[in-house]
Amino acid sequence: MAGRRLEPSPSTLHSPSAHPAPPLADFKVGVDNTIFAFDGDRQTLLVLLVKRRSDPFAGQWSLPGTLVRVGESLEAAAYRVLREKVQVHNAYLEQLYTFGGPDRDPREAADSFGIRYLSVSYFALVRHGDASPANGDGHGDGSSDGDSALIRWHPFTNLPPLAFDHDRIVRYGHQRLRNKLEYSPIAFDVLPETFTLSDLYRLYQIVLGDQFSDYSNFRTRLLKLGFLCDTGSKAHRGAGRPASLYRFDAKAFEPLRDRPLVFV
Amino acid sequence: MAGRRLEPSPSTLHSPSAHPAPPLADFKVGVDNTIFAFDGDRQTLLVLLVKRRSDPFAGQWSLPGTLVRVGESLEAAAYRVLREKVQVHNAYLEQLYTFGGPDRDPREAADSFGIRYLSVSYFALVRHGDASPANGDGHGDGSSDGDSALIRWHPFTNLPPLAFDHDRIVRYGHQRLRNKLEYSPIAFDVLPETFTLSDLYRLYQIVLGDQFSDYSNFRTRLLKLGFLCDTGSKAHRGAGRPASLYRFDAKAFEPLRDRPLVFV
DNA sequence: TCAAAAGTGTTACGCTTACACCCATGA
DNA sequence: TCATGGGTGTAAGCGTAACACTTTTGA
Repeated sequence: MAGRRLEPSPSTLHSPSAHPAPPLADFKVGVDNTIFAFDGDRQTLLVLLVKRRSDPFAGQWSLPGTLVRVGESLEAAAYRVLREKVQVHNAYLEQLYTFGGPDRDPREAADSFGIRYLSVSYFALVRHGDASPANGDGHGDGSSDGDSALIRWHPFTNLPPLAFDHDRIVRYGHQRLRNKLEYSPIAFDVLPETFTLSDLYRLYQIVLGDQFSDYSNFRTRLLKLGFLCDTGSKAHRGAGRPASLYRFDAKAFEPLRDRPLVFV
Repeated sequence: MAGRRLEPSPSTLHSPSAHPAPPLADFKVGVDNTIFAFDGDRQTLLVLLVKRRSDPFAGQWSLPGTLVRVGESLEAAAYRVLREKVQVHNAYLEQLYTFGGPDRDPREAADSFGIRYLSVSYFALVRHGDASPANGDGHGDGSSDGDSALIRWHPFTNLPPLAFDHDRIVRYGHQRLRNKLEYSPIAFDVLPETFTLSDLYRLYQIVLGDQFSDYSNFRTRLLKLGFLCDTGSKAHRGAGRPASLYRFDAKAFEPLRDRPLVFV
């Protein structure tokens, strides 16, 4: 996962193999998506899960995924999953990591049918408002847990045990989310089109934890950066002074792209 | 490569396919390593390349790679390449990215023999002193370009055209090198065990460019961080005051792990 | 009129920047 | 003794952290 400085077992280190090399492995390639959303009202980070029906790990929750088809690119497969599982019109997608496959240690679980499964995982962000699970009730609060509810948002802090090595993938995805949040504007792919500064702040708090700068400092720094434009309208939410609604200005952000900009 | 906010073509967006889904693709999985080293004497960043003998792109340079065998994990395959191509005892290795395969766009280059090739690329760092190409003359200066010289170090600034989509992989690897250099101690995986502060500075200069802090400021910041310990011995290199030799102290670095530490 | 939430201001401190300058060696 | 490269010091200034304070709303 992370880089390693380890060496493989010394026994195999310098053996100029006299015996013929083992045959090449045959693969099916799967794509598994870690899809995050943020529920601003309940202030929860959500992950999309699918309840498996078919054989391996049937009845257990897993990441939405698929096997790559003939003529289909990896990314296309990832988008296909996204379309099939959540009815979403706008999404951020990037490749996460490639895992050896469902059989974690290929030497132990000898290829059952002569093929191995490889999982190329993708990391996706969608807006909770725009994205509803294709077969669920759209809220994933677990209140109506009928048999038809196969696709659901789950709060990241309370995930069920997952099939395959999907726990690992989700953890890795969350790590990516944390990292990217600090120096790229992905927050605006999870927040609604227009949002208040405290919405933004709370998102950061929830994902990055409470080791955080003051709200007022956060506020001033972000406004000074200049890529948040005030829409003029206000958000009235119960008691308290109404908050200004902002919009992310991609044009104004351009000059700051891939520069050490830190939101912390 | 980087994340995308694009949507796939709208024509395929909401089609609840009435026709049966295409069959699953069969894959062979390859591992391609971008192996970097740093020649301190000549002050050059090096990439290990292999001259291909066999059919696709024969005679052209490519990244050292292999196909994954039965019972072999991805990482094990990457290590195998490392062992086979460079005689190295210590290396940093991490996964880079997974590319769709030699046929960039699978829809155009229809599967020639019913199988597709997937390339999981790895990023590796070795010490130039400890690592010599398994069949080259060990220096890769291109002076003795005989037929036996199949594995060679090439200066990053002057790479030949590469087979497959390996140019892309190398560029991506270089990007990773730049990023990691800024906030992780990978410099010490490329430098020799003991090094001078100007060695370190020059490495940063070469990889990150000249948009750089002063040497003296770089120096003070790094020493203040406290994970470089003075070995006591000096490096005498021609004229000029001899430089202190330092060693990276992994123990002392621990508390700084994955924190916003910036070397810039 | 009070609590809740948004927004403003202020001050101290630390780190970066941009230099100028001193030290040790080989030729 | 001079050129070369290594190493030290310092003063200005910017950015951040911590916290106090004001404003605007709903109840």
